[in-house]
Amino acid sequence: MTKPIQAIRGMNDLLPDAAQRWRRIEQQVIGVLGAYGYREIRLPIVEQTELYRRSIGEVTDIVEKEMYSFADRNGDNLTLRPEGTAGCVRAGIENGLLYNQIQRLWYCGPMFRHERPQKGRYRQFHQVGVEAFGMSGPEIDAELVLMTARLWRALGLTDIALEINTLGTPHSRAGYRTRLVDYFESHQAAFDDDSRRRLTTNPLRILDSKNPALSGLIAAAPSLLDHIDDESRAHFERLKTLLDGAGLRYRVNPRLVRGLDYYTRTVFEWVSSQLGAQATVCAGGRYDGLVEQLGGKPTPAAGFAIGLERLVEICGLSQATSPTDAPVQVYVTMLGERAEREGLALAEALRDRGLAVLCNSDGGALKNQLKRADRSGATFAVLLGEDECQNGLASVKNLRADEAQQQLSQAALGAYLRRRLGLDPA
RNA sequence: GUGAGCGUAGCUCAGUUGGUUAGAGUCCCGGAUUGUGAUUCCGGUUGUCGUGGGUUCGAGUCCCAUCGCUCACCCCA
Repeated sequence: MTKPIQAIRGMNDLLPDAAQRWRRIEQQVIGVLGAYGYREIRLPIVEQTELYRRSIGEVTDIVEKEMYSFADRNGDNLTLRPEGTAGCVRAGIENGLLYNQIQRLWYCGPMFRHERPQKGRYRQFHQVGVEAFGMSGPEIDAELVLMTARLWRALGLTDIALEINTLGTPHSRAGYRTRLVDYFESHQAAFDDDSRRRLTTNPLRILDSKNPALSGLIAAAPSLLDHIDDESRAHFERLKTLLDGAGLRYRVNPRLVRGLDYYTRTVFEWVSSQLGAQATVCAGGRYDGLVEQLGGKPTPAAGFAIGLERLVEICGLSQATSPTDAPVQVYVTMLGERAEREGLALAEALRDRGLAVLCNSDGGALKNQLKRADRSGATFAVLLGEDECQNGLASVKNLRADEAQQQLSQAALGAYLRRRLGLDPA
């Protein structure tokens, strides 16, 4: 045997049982999005590298070391999308969807980041992304959050909690950042290497550190909420009022910081305790500056992304049993050359009548063919041998109930099976 | 990129202080029924013990390297 080729690390196959569970969950998600008037948009998986450099931020981990980038044959620098928002905004600008318009959009598909795989984190992973353009008020922020809450209810999820925060405007955040760096620099001795590095790259993330040695220092740090501008504070207060009014429970987490540079004002995150270290199932927020930053007219925007691997993981834990795909209804066994020839035609005729039919293939003793019929999940087996063929008949055996085997004309077979399967009235 | 744990049949796993020809269940195939499944009985194939070195009379077992998987750090959906 030659050496088999393996899948790329962190890129997983979804086998039929898993694919079925995924599709079921995706359909639930899409159903809820549709109920809020969101429409699907399909976007390329590859974009110019520059798009991500300009949107996600030059100094983020994603851009610095996680992107799958390569030179196209003509020398263009392309990248497998590490997230969906940038591409969606690019498409919106390019196709005139955002100019003086309100848009509610969603998309679904694979994203790529070169990280070390672990539970809930893969190099090819899948997101459902939702973006709302042209609305600057907190009502749309609330709508996005309420929509996700409805989705969790639809999926029967209970172990999932909402955290919200506001980042203010880029200007007020920059001021806070300076204050924070000043504060931390005076206490640098206690820092671990990671936090020391973050001091220059992303100081706000130090607030999120898991190092218990820093918890006292972090608790005493200046708070972002004390430094944001009045308009952002009013926006945030109004959002909380709207969520309260809708009866939604949440926790204000002043240390909640998104990793991508384009977020402004509202950010939120849904977390579950069932996912290990990668607890975030869904996260998003407002990004009022991004459209302009990518060459469009200034346009307020907000959105979120759901990590499908993580969502499927916690759905699997809450749904004890997962129903299977609709099984085939009829299995056709065939003995002999003539039966094999006529059986294929007979199966086609049954499918013409709307039946799901599995045809035996590669011969085998009748005993084996019936074994396969049983395993296929079919309700009825149709037996075709020399005897049946010579008389234009077919034998029908019920595989799920103890009843006498029938023999009837091939012409009457379709109607009989439809009636017995409950597709036509008796 | 860093660290830890784990790699034995298609799948789930056993394998003693290093000891003969590496085991069980499941799955698959054949038979008990010249054409009748899911139960039962009988028989059969499961394999470069992840890979490559080393120690030893002898390595699935000990050591080193390497690859892969898993979890965590980091990062994030």
